[in-house]
Amino acid sequence: MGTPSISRRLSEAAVALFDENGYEATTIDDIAARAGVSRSTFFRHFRSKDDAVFPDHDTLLATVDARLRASAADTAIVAVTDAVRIVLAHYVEDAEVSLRRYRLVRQVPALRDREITSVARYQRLFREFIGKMLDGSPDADLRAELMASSVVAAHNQVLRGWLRAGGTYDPSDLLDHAMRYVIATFRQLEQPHEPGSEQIVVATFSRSASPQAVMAAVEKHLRSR
Amino acid sequence: MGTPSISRRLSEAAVALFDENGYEATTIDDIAARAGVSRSTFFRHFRSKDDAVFPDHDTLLATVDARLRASAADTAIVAVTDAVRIVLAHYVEDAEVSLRRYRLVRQVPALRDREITSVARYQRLFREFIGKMLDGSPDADLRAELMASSVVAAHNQVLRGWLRAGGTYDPSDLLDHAMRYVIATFRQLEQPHEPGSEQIVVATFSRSASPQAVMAAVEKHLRSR
DNA sequence: TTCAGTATGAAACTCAGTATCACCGTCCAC
DNA sequence: GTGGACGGTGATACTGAGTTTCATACTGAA
Repeated sequence: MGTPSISRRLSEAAVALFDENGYEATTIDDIAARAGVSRSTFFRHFRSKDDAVFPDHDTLLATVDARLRASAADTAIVAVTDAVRIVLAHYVEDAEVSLRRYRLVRQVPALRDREITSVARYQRLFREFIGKMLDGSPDADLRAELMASSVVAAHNQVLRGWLRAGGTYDPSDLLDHAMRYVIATFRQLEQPHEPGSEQIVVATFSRSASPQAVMAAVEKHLRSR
Repeated sequence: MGTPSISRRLSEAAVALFDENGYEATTIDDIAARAGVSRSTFFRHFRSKDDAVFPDHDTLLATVDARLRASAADTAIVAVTDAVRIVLAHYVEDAEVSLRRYRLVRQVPALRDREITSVARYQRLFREFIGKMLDGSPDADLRAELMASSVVAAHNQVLRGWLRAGGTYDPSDLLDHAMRYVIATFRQLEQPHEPGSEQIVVATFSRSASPQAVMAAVEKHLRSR
């Protein structure tokens, strides 16, 4: 039907009023009135005032969780970097709503805090997932924590850049780049196929370094080990 | 004097009542009554109910900020990994209070959310500090975000382990280990002396790899670039 | 003493969030 | 049909956090 659900009507009314009059200045009575329902009904659809701004957060987290469980990736970090794409895609899908929400969240401390705790839920999900896959290997907890926080941080960096730019481009390439970055960073910290071995970085070079310099550095390393 | 400050009395009264009767079940009137002051006075010393559980958070953040500004480290990641020791040290200093608070925070969702947003403040501080030092280099924002989140994550992992174990050991060695881990991970991502160049990882190897295998991989890379 | 500044208490208010009850529609069983 | 179970809604009252305002007491300085 053309009639949107009550949850949607309430959420839209809330965001509209927050935009017009500010977050603190609008009461739940105002929201309910604009949506054409009673205050009771608001609290049947949302646990709290700020819930109305993030109506689909729980389902999104569940979707990411499901994707993670269904993943066939052979390393934890690849599974997680893959699953996190869902989140960015969800923001890009209805950019209009995302941008409105972003402007709101930036201004209202209560909403900012709420978003931070939401992000922490993802990080926890990732940490537990990676922790299970790394279980038994040395420093498993530490590495799981680092990988999870890095994936979340990289995602947020890309998302924030896209939001700040007004959602004017497709950020998926940037996310790919960031996730490759993360995977490269942590490749040495995850060894799924040879659990007993330790991988190390031999050397780093600038792109403009001559092949001779690279070979010399590598030879030096090989002699010294 | 032997008389503790009102803030301290209020904070202790709050934590004690939260322990005895639960967080939601104790009102601010209860806290004020036990501290021997009025409700008004409570709100003059704390912005909110949960503020009483984290009375020294603002000063601690300021201390870390000051240490960061005064740092003479030559790379951002070293400066931050050094500054974050202050936080762990602060927890260890009065382990009794830290453990009480930890047990409380674990049980009360409102306090957990509050702590998460507190941690985010450190991460933001670190991110901005690193971002300034990396400014101009490629992927500066992304790397700043990753480094900041990793330092915070590593610190939290060590702290959480210590708290879960009941504060029975000195965690500073573990923090050193974790921070060395982080520094090693990000060494390749920070080049303080050649801000214009881009460093890349040529390849990674296990320690048992033969020198021939390493040289072959490096030659292959050099041919392909 | 007087004045200013500061810490406190008292009281009233707004509003988020909870709990309870009554109402109304639909669907199903008999 | 009648009755009842049930899910969604509205109305009402309540608790308690947080704000605001005013009055009061105490301090030290001129």
